[in-house]
Amino acid sequence: MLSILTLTRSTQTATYRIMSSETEIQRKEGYHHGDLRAQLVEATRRLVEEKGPEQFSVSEACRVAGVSTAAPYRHFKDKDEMLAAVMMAGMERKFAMMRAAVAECPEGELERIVQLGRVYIRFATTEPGVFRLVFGLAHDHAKREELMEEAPRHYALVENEVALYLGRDEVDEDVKTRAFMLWTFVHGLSFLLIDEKVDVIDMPIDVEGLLWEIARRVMIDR
Amino acid sequence: MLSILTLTRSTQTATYRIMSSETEIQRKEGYHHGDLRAQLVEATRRLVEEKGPEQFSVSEACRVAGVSTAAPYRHFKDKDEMLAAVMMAGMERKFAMMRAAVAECPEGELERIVQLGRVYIRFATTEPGVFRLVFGLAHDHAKREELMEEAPRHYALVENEVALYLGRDEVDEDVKTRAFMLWTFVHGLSFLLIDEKVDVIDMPIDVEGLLWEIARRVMIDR
DNA sequence: TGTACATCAGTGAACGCGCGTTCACTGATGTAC
DNA sequence: TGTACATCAGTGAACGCGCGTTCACTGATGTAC
Repeated sequence: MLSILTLTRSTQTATYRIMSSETEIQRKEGYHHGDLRAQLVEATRRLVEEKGPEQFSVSEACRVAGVSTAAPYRHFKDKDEMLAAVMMAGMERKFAMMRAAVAECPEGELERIVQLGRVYIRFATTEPGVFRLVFGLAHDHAKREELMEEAPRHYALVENEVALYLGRDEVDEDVKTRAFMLWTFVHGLSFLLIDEKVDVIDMPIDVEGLLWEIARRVMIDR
Repeated sequence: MLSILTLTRSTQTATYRIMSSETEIQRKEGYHHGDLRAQLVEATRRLVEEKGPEQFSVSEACRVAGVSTAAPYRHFKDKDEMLAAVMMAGMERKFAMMRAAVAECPEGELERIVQLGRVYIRFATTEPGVFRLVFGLAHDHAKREELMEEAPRHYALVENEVALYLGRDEVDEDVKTRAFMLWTFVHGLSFLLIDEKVDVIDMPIDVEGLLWEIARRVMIDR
């Protein structure tokens, strides 16, 4: 039944079906399909990955979801709200990864800090589009309150691990500085990797080795 | 005489004159004004700073320079070539800064390395638009040969300073790794600063202090 | 020094395009009785 | 259980916009004699 519907679609939308490589987006079959909001978010996420946040367009998301260009405005105020939904979902994904990563190692071990670095790099390299959206230039769509509240939770988790490793019972200036150095490092490494900058220098990048190297150098007492 | 010409311009282009805050762009006065290429490059640079590389448009550069939208195509193949010209000029500016910065300190001192970090951060924060163009995602306009040849020269300068500080007479694996850590750090710090990410965490950033802290931690023999 | 003419570096209008958003509409669904 | 009707969630056409690029053109300049 779905295949029959597909055959009757226009060539253009059919093309997008073929191109979409990941989760199949359930196209709508009548007026009410009940889950359009979720499908538009997924279409947005996918397009942000495929073409980058700057190239994302509402029209294309509609083509992917198989609805008219006016349909999204029943569920979102505007384009920015669609992107914000993708950002929020991405941040929640990352936060869950951080929690799980930390839980894998005993409290107070250096590997816990390395684990948080791994998550950052993994998030950046496995979904660079969403990573750019979240950690790139703050556009208007990034000014939404819910997003501004989420970010500090991630960072607090890092500071907490640093304090734990150093055996401090509070997040003092030293802890803050070290946490910030760690963030700066994984942030820079992430962008160098996804922006194809490492290709410029003639050197294979051992991400795993670098994460340990930096963790040690930042956490050591000079 | 220039003011008379200005008065006869359309309101739209006149607006741009007022908005442009830096170097005055000499507008053309007749068919041949002899320096349009340079003026278009300057207009491109300025717009990249004002609105960001992604928002730059050929049309707007023409408005700023006061020429028709077809004019640039006498001097550039396409839009990308205009951006590439701005990138190249930016890289040359940065390279000159690096050379000068290093020359300020005696050979083998740690401050030489700190100086190179300062230049990176200064380049990023004083001209974030061009910085993004050069160090952001490699678009097609970044694939130009001249640009690909310029980048390694910058990086070689860093590697050279690291080797010099460590007293090595060649750039070995250890030197390469340390240089890369330094790059990663200043790269990350640059983007955190210009992308307004540091606002998220409740912490004043002491860039100067961080540069020294990182230089010490990376250059120290653990 | 004056003139003919080739070349250079602009003009201005037009092109096709895809965009974000709005509009009046309509078919499907849920609810009250 | 059947019907009337309000509400919901879509449609499809249209809007105005700015974009990159091309085109035939034209005015200004440089050169040869």
